[in-house]
Amino acid sequence: MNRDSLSDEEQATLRRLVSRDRLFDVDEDIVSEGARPQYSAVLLDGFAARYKYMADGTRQITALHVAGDFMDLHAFLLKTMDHGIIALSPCHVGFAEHGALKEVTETQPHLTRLLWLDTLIDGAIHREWIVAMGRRSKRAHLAHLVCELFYRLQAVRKTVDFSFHFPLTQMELADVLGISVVHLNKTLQPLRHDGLLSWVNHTITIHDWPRLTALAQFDPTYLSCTVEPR
Amino acid sequence: MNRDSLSDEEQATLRRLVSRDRLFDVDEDIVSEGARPQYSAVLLDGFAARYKYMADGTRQITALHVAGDFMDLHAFLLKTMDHGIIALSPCHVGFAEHGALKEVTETQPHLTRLLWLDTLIDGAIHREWIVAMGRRSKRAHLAHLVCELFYRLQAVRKTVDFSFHFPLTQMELADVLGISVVHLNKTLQPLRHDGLLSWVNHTITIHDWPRLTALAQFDPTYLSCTVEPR
DNA sequence: CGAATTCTTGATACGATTCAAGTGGAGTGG
DNA sequence: CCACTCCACTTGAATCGTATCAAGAATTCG
Repeated sequence: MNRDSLSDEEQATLRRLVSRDRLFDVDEDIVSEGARPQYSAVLLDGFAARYKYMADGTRQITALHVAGDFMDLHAFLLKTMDHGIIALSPCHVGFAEHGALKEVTETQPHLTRLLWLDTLIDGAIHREWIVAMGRRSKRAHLAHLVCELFYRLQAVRKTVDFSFHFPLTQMELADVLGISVVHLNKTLQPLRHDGLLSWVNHTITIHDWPRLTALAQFDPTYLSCTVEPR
Repeated sequence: MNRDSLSDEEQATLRRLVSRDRLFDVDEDIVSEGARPQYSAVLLDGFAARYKYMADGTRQITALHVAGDFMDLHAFLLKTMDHGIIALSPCHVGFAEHGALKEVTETQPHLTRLLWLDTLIDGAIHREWIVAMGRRSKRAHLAHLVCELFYRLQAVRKTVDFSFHFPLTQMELADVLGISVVHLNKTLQPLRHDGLLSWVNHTITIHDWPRLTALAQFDPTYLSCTVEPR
């Protein structure tokens, strides 16, 4: 939440909004598909994913969340979860009551716009993923995702130089790209062999940012990282 | 905008919000990529699409809009358009000044939540498209899109029995699904031959709704068509 | 009516899935 | 500490899906 300047007062309000918190284990559901939660979940630390299962048991991950993401602010107005949220690493999650959120929308327009903005950025990321799935090669799609994650993690100070912790398995990453594990692996190899990145020990290190962004045609505009008055 | 009950007063406010309107020809840009508009566009009538071009000239359509859709409410808070919006048919478009929108967020919380909800539904549709692109067969993806459009058009009374006007070319539809025109055509044929639907004269008619929804695994929950208190 | 799109179909080449088998590392219990 | 198991990763081969190229038919538009 560093896309706009917040008064101390507003920051305090945000913190007060999160009235409960809990730790989740890997693979634990943070919110289940079909649920009608009374609170919205903020990811305080860890990696989580939104996903949907198909009738044949395959899964598509529709979003990845990192520390600082308000994961299901959506449920505040959408009421019924049309997808689930799962912990991809041990996760520290905070919860904000929908009643408290409603209170904010009644009394704090500036903060409301900021929360709204947060969901809009989610939407922008979704659109970029659609583009990647439809019109990028699998290699470029993978490169693009790495660029995006690096950018987002850097914003919350979860990077060290050009590397970051990345707890997903290749199977989970395949579910993000919408391809099979086997093909994901074969897509990944050239990126390693060409020296664009390495991925060992649950850590991704980018070795050639210029070539990686060029391959991915990465343009960070959609992440709205510049501060603008709302 | 029929997902919540609106007071007469609020309906009037909404109408007053749209201070200008304009007609657009087919293929005309309603909003251009990279623009920083001072107003948001509502589609009063017609079909429009959000799109993004790749460096190699291919295009991905990330959203389809029908009458009643608030197309780029996003720009109100996102400021810079990371994609363009094009008219796929002659379009009647209304414009709401960002200043007036800000005014609404300052004074009318209930209306604000309704506008926010509108963008959240957009996001839910995006997620469903990601699932369709990643884990559905192309045939199921196409079927799913037809189901979705039928549902959305029915909500704004643009259907007649099981048919609706559909002005897109096959090339444009291919850009929605992220496949080539040739393949779209070959994907379409079985749906016709199996008697699920017909598509002639810019009109799609669904002949077998049960089998079409079954093929698509269509579950309309994500469209949030039920009225809920906000 | 003619010209230009759009749609349709076939052939070929490349991309991606599936099935199958093997490697390697982390954790467990004797 | 070692053998064992489990799981994630890697690789190869066969099969199926999708793109590209090309050409002809149908439709729309001026």
